[in-house]
Amino acid sequence: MTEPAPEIGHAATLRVRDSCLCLHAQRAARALARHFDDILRPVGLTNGQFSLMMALNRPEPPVMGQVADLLAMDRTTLTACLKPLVGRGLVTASVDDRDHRRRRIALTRSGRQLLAAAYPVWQAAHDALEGRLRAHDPERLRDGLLALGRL
Amino acid sequence: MTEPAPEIGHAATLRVRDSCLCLHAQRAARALARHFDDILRPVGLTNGQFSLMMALNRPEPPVMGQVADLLAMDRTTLTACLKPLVGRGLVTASVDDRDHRRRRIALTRSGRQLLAAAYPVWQAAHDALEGRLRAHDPERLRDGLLALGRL
DNA sequence: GTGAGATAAGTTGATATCAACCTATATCTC
DNA sequence: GAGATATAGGTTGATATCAACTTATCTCAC
Repeated sequence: MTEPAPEIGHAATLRVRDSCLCLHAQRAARALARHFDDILRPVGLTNGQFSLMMALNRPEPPVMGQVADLLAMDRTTLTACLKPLVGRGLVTASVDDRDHRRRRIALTRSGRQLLAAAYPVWQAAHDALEGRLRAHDPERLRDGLLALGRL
Repeated sequence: MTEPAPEIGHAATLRVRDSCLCLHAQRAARALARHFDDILRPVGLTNGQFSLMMALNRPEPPVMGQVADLLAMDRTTLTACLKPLVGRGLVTASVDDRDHRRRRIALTRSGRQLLAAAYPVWQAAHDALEGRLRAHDPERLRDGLLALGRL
């Protein structure tokens, strides 16, 4: 009756490194974030700020919960991410008329203008990215990422 | 000669929301991080700490640059991530004998033991995850994520 | 062996991320 | 309508993330 070895071998390391979907997703997310941050830096937005502001660009300004769901982001993270955008006058958060618990998040005029400037920059970079990924079937990849985001 | 409209329509929003690989990758990364953080919480590690410590579990302790590359993580992020692990006595960082610019990052005995406890937990969760993703071809998904991480 | 350039890592400051806890408002039940 | 419950958000504290800048060390050319 020997106790199980209290340590694990290098083989386990290789298994995690090669197969862990979480690790691979974090890697991909970091690399893509850096890439789009670089692309969008001249415009003055990060990749996350761009996605967030895009989520706000709709006829009826969404409430926080909707946006957090759309971005698969914690509610409280959204609160924090809004702070710099509100500070720069790109976004406003105002209490909903019908339900005073809700906050309607809306782009300001200058937010919409900045987003309009960022959009073609994103478009060009994204087209280039898809081109480089042709061998990996971007459509399928998107589906897979979507499935992961639904967990 | 009209100026281009300074704002963009809702259609652009939908295009970004549906197609942006960066957004989809961030969504997936956040969801998976939360999931594995939950799974590993009883053990006392986050998903990132688990991956990081796994990367250290090898015959010759790696130097920081190697680990940062493996995780597709900024060098300075790695410095920050090591801090709590060193503080808990799970990891040590020591100057390399041959090249004094380098830091060898190694697991301590208790780090190896904690990792050994975390491994079967990860394994079970990862098997379950792959099962849920059968329809999305996890192998292919991993390849795609790997390609994204190489940008 | 000295100085120039390259390489490895740390520091600072800003933003992002989440859990745990808290407050305000709405809804439901009686 | 009063109290219980549910829902929407905010706050705090810890960790993660990176850019810009700095320090220490090494290597190479001479």
